Amino acid sequence: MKDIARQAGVSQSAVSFALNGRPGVSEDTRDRVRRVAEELGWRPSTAARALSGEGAATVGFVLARPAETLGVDSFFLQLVSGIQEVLAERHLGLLFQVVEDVEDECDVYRRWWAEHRVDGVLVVDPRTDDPRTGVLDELGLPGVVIGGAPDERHPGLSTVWADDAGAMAAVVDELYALGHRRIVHIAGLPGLAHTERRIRTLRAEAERRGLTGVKSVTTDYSDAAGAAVTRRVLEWSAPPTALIYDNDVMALAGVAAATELGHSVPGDVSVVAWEDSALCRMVKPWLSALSRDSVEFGRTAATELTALLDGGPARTVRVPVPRLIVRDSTGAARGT
Amino acid sequence: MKDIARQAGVSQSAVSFALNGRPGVSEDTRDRVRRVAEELGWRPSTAARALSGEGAATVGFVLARPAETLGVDSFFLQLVSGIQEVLAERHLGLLFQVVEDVEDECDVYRRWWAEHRVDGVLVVDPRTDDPRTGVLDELGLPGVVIGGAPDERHPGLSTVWADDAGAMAAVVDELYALGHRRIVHIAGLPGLAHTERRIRTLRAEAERRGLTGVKSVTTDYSDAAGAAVTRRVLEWSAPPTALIYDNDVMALAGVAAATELGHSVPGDVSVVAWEDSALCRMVKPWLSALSRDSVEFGRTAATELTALLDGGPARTVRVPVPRLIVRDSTGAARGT
DNA sequence: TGACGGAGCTGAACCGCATTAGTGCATACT
DNA sequence: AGTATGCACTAATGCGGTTCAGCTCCGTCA
Repeated sequence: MKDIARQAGVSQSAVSFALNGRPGVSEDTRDRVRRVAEELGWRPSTAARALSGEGAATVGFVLARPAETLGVDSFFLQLVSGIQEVLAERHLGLLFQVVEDVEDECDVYRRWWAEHRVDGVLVVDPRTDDPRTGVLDELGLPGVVIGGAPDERHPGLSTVWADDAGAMAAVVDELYALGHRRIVHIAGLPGLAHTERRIRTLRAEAERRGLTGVKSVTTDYSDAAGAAVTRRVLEWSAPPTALIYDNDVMALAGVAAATELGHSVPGDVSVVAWEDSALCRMVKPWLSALSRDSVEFGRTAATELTALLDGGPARTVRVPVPRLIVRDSTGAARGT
Repeated sequence: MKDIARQAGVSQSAVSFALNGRPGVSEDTRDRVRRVAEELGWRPSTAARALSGEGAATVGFVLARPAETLGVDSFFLQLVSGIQEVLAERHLGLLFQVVEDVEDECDVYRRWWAEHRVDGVLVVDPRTDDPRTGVLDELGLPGVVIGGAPDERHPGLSTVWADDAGAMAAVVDELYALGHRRIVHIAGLPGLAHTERRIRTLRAEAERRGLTGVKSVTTDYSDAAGAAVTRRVLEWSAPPTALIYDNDVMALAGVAAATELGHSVPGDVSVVAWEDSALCRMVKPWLSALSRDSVEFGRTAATELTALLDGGPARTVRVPVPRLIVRDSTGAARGT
């Protein structure tokens, strides 16, 4: 900036005003300064900016998963890709970190805050009784909870959520109409907000219809767990006729396991995957799946965060309900 | 630091010396300062550190892929996870960005450099005639090329690579021993260094054995491409008896396509996937696959980068050759 | 005609740290 | 006793921006 100032024949403050669109310089001077800056290929040092109170121009994203369970999951990359689209426009950086668990995640937030590394964070995989929201509150760090429940409001935290309850109800509707009465839901990690929401909704829907053979089983999202649970439930004396898997990986593993045990899909058992991806069309039969636009989800979350950083109010935003794409893995229940 | 200085009854410089392990303070004072700092929960502001010439304590990672092709790919998350392990230890941040193509990636490097945002970068998916290495050279930005060819050396850039050639040779050995003479390699993106290396090796191996029915076809790594190429080549008058897919996703799609056309795996055609993941054990038959430790790959790359940041020399490091895990998708060629 | 005000610009302080050039004091040496 | 040496520490400076309190010049209005 000193160089620009010299070359444009003005003071450094004038350069600052000119380049930041602040009043205090004539349009004439502003143009001249801009040209010189352009010519010199000037870019503001984020460090210097951050130091003089402008914020770090960076948002944080922590993934709390042990390395091993970072398996085949298209969701996160797509989410991040959507987030990036929005952040890149505003020249905001994305600081990314993988940790083991939410406790570590809280530490990361604390550190980032103390080091002035980020202006805000994106929180994924919200849980019931999540310690992270409290920490963010305490630090006064703006954040957007992705996939959070709309009820647990924290001042300063926005929430972007998908209507899991509505989607689950739709799936049950569909299966019920096909004659299914015994349904098992192979859920994801217990304690995750959306897992619990899906489980609650399934139970409510079952009760509403007086179904007793409906159950949720939590897992760690792994293909191994999906296969194991599938084998177990199919050996019940009254096995389920429909299976709802909380991700595509488990659904695939489940179908393989069921087939191996001699159960045909969808003849003996129908399968629905919660998360549509290329995987669902890579096996026979093609899997019926709940489809949502993860990239758009990311865009929405990032947009909310930028709004928060601009001083906007915390909001709760709902993204479209996941749609059930009916393919070949769902059919009429045996005997109907 | 001012607060610490006051509370410890020393000057701010003494605090700086004490906390950075520099000489100039007594052990006594050092301890006292450390305790006060601990008590106050002090963390150095990265912005201030960066400003006073210490570097940004951050490394950059750019993924140049259009959003759509960020499909089911476990490789990158695992790689990043390994990178993180090493970086987290040293309290280095990872600035992550997704862009459309390498040109944009170069721009990102330029911007990061000008903004003093990163101290070094990790470059993935190196290409033949890659513009990025030139840009990094020009900027003097330390970098590690992940998966690069060992021959294209650039001063200041380290390279971490897997021996694709050796792995390809091993695969051909295995298939040849099983009696396969017509082999098609469904490769990844043309222009990627490792794609070209695999193609070259396959051609060389074929020539060495006098095989004429050996061919590589490049794709965009998508399941759709994998399926399409599979269908096309299986309809040749002399169809291949073995298929090598450059990733697991295409292999899966390929098996599905082949089965659909009435070709049994491995009866009519053997299949090898380049990249082992849970996917390979989620279909019947289980896929034979080349397995490598992507997490370790990431660790190695990050370690090289930290060495570079510490002022070490640029090096070329080889990670272990991918191992061929023989499962059920490979068998004797028909008629042998 | 002189007080007033605003537009356009400058100088200096400041953000939080690292670093360098001193400063004061005790100890070792001649 | 006088001087060189070393140690523990302080004061001052700079990194690259932003910001705020002036300052000057010029037009306006009573």
